[in-house]
Amino acid sequence: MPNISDVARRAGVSTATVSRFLRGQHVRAADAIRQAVEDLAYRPAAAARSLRSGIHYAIAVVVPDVTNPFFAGLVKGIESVCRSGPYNVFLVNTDESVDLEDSVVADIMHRVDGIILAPATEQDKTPARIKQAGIPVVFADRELPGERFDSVLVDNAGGARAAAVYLAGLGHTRIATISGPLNTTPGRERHEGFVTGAEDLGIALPDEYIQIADFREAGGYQAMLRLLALPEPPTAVFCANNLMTVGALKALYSMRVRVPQDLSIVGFDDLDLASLLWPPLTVIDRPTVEQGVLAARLLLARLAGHGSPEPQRVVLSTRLIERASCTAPPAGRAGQGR
Amino acid sequence: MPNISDVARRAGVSTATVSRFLRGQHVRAADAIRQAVEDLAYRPAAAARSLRSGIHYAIAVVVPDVTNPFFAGLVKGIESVCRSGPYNVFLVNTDESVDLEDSVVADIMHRVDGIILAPATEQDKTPARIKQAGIPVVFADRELPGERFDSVLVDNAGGARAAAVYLAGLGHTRIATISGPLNTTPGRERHEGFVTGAEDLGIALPDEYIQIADFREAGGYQAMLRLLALPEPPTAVFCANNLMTVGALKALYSMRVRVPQDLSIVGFDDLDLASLLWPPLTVIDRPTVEQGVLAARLLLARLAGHGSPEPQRVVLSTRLIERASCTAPPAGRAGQGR
DNA sequence: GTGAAAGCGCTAACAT
DNA sequence: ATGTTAGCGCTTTCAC
Repeated sequence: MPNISDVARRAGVSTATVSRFLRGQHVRAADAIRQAVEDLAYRPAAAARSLRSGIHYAIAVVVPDVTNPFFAGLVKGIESVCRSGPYNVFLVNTDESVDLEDSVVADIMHRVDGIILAPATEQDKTPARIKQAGIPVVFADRELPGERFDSVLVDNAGGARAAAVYLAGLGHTRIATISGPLNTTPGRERHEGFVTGAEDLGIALPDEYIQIADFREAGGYQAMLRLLALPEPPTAVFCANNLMTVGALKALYSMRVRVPQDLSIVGFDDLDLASLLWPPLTVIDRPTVEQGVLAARLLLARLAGHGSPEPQRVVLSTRLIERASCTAPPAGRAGQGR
Repeated sequence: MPNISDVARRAGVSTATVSRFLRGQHVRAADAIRQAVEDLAYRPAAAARSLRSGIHYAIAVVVPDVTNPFFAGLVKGIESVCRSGPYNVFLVNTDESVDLEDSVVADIMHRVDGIILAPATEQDKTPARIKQAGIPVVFADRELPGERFDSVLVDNAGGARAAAVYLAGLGHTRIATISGPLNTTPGRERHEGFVTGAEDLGIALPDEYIQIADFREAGGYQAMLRLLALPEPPTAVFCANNLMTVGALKALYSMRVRVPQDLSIVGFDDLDLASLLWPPLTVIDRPTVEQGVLAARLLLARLAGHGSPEPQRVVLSTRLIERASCTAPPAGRAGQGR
């Protein structure tokens, strides 16, 4: 592997001149250097450059689950913005584990110039870490109480409330929720939005209609099974994220429960295949790619020093996509829950 | 940010001793050093370490499309293996672009110790790059002609052939394929496997039944539309990957074509939601997570110097999962294609 | 606009 | 088992 001295020698200049040329400054021997770089297939050693300058030309995107289509969309948005800039984008998966997130972030902190983070939980020690390292961070989708950081969020509470209103409007009173972990921003906000939304309409959710799961498919599956095993099962269920919705649908399918005749279901987060399912799934949708775009812009602005001093907090709104997984409660059961 | 000298001073030892301690060697002042590290919240600067030792403690996984559930599974397998080791896993997306892949790989080559690569095409200059850098690479899913590398593949041809046999066995003769790019390993192998599989059964695919798309959802959608617009549309279609299958299904749905009554469809690659679709989708499945596990093991073995000198080439087999998207051709049309 | 030289933080010889 | 020292490849004063 050639180094900068090899290039300098071949081009008949000093290493300083080569370095300047590489950084885009105007130098007399530009052509000769370009030629030497090409002949030797020279690429600057990233480690040496970082060590000396403190700049890594890379950012990290840390997400709990790359498998989740929502994060895939987020990443897509981030990359579309970063593609044109000088920053490499590294994706890091934490598998919804706080410990893994912590150790992984501690490691990459020294390898990147900024981080876009969707933290595993709200009891996260990670941000303290990052703050100490002094590199900019943008929170995506999830937020931390207390500390103020740049963040791009969605109106979780509003979206969940809309789901409650919609279900109530259809005539349901026996409404259940399969919520995410209450120590995550989306888990807590969607849960509260849905429950208070229902309460405001005079519908109280009994304890057994409140299932707290883990944002994963298996969790949604189990939760739905528990709901179905109840002496008086609900007539409508809200699932707080896409993966749990899939799990719930599988449970329904395996128990031969018909949707929406026997049970109505609304999910938070659209699914690419939602329209192809039977029945087509009614969901609360949000702009995932745009969320990534905005997060990336925020981070890039910080890195460029353009950012305003105070943390920015962007909240995107959701919308209900009505398809066919909800209808009025079954005749024999309507209103029975009151 | 504290450095190793700060720690050494505080613990009353030399930097060399601290360095040894950090690398796990037995030192007398272990307790004092541990304490100093903790007090200062010291973390070694990755750049300095890499520069000096040439080791990055990181590997990169380069894939064409993180959005594709197949790659998500692959990544899951890779991470499960690497979790316990000293290597960070960075995921890099190339958006199915050769140019992007090339520039991205050129960049990360100097930041990681090894690469697991699913190359965008077979005309790739990337491997030459990597070879020059001298770091180990394992090919996943896709392969390059000529050069021999470690690789973990699936029996694309066999799987596609099985699809042809299955469709023919149902009585179809007007069989079409929506294939992927023929300059990618899976694109070419699945295409040839399907076409020759059909030929061996005495069924020739007319040109207009051969649609070459791009492994993306939109491509599958367009291809299916073209097929449906034919004067004599096929009675059965094979889709060479999951994303194109989704696109094709959407096209069918929008044109009100009933599956499988009007048209049978088999996809390559299972979909998490395949069983929930209407009708449940029949597919050629393959072990995606296992593919990642094996690729990671191969790479780790190379990094540890354990690998056998010759490149390993692992080929996993596929299996047909029969659900309900295929049936015999419509009565009025059967055999008409001959 | 250019070159000489120092030094980023760490690890690996080498010596003890 | 430990300390001393050189130097990885680059960028950045500083002097010209």
